[in-house]
Amino acid sequence: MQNSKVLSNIVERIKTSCTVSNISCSCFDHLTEEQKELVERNQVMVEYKKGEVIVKQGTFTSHILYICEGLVKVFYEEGDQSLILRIASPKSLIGLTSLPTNQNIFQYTASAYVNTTVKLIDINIIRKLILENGRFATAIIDVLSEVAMQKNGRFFCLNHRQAFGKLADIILCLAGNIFKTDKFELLLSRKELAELSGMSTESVIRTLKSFQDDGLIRINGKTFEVIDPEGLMKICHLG
Amino acid sequence: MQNSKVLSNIVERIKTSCTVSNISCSCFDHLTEEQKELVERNQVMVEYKKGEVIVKQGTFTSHILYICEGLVKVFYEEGDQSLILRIASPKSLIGLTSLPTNQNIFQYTASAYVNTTVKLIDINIIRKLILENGRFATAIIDVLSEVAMQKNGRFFCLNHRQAFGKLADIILCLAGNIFKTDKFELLLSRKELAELSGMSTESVIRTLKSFQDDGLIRINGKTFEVIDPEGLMKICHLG
DNA sequence: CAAAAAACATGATTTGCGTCATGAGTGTAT
DNA sequence: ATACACTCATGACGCAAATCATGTTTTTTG
Repeated sequence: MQNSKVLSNIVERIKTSCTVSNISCSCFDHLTEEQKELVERNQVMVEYKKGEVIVKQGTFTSHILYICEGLVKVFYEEGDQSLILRIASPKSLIGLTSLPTNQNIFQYTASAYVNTTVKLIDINIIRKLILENGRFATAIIDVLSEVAMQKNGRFFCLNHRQAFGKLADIILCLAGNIFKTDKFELLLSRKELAELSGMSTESVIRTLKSFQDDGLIRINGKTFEVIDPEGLMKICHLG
Repeated sequence: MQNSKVLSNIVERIKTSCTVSNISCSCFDHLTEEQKELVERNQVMVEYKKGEVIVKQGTFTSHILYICEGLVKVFYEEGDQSLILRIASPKSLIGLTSLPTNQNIFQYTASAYVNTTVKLIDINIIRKLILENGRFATAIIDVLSEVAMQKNGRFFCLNHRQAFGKLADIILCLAGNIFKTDKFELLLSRKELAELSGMSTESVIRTLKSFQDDGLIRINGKTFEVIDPEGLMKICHLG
């Protein structure tokens, strides 16, 4: 109960912070039986093991990914630098940005954090459905819009906050949006947190340490626990 | 001819840099006569003077904006900080991110850089058209996708490059995407360049100065001239 | 199970860039 | 014409955070 109270605080307030979010899509609900069947016939279910690359930046986008289970890291790479664009959880779609027909190459890499099940759906089927089914199209537009807005917020956050603020935001988002609990096992390495926040690995470690010293969070190996969400919130807005 | 050679270089290579882009929309071409008329009947043409606010962050999104003429700055504000999200030029749509029906508030402010003519189109009409006309919906999705991708690139750029790289990118983008010439009158103040690049005004000034000293650009008051696009390109990728 | 490779951690050092202070030039409102 | 405000500009200073260096722990793998 203590637990769930903290959680409810997190979930309730999370809308103000923004680095990582969970945007799910119910677009398939709007299909007719016939259309659902069409999708069925043109999709493949694939399981990926932890760490495996699902799609690689630079390859052709023949399919859209729908995450059934697991957790996926979507990131942009250039040289030895990389930036995590989003963390996609079940019911998320990946590859929507390749819907324009002149955009047939993946602009990012997606890899599985944990064992992940993905539906691969022929992109041309999706295009066809958008043409045919207005409600489906609307649902797709909704997802794209939300992603865009979320990105704006994250953009601002990463540009105007400093280390403390960024990390506080990320921790709150992970707790509230991705894991939906205040105590969770973090699958991301410090290096990945760095790629997510646009800071160096060392800075991430140091900042986490100081959060711990200040009693804001508790870290035990991979297990993170948010102790003082209000405090993190404050840091996030002022830092 | 010297001029146009430099320009063609810029336009050709610009795809690799990314901070500012010009994403136009031809979605209305796909409407039936009837639908076009519907739009006509539910739109208003408004002229804004240089500097005027077109929509204010936090207000209700009853309309989508279509820019007919001019140049618009779209930015996010929080406290005294602000971040320019994009510079919208003619044929751009603003407000698409508010299409989800649960998203009825503008998440950004838009103001006119120069005298600007805007069509205000009832957002419910747009929603209706998306439902009814698949090709229209597809066009909207194309715009949203392109915006999203462009944002990813910019995101990466602003996070991983440093001052030199960021500004070099912005200058190339302004020349190649917005003004489409290597010599243009820059309507943005240094402060606005700062908001666009996520750096301080002073740093912008200093960096511009050093570009000038290195013979990469020439600045005369508000007039910018790109002299060595290749050089800027190089800085942009290595800086 | 040992060896190798990541990940985690901490301290020292450097530096990019933001902040502050100050002033000149330009536009605008009274 | 004067005053005020804003932009442009430059120098000095300080600090946050990246980088470098090194060591420990954990995980991977052969």
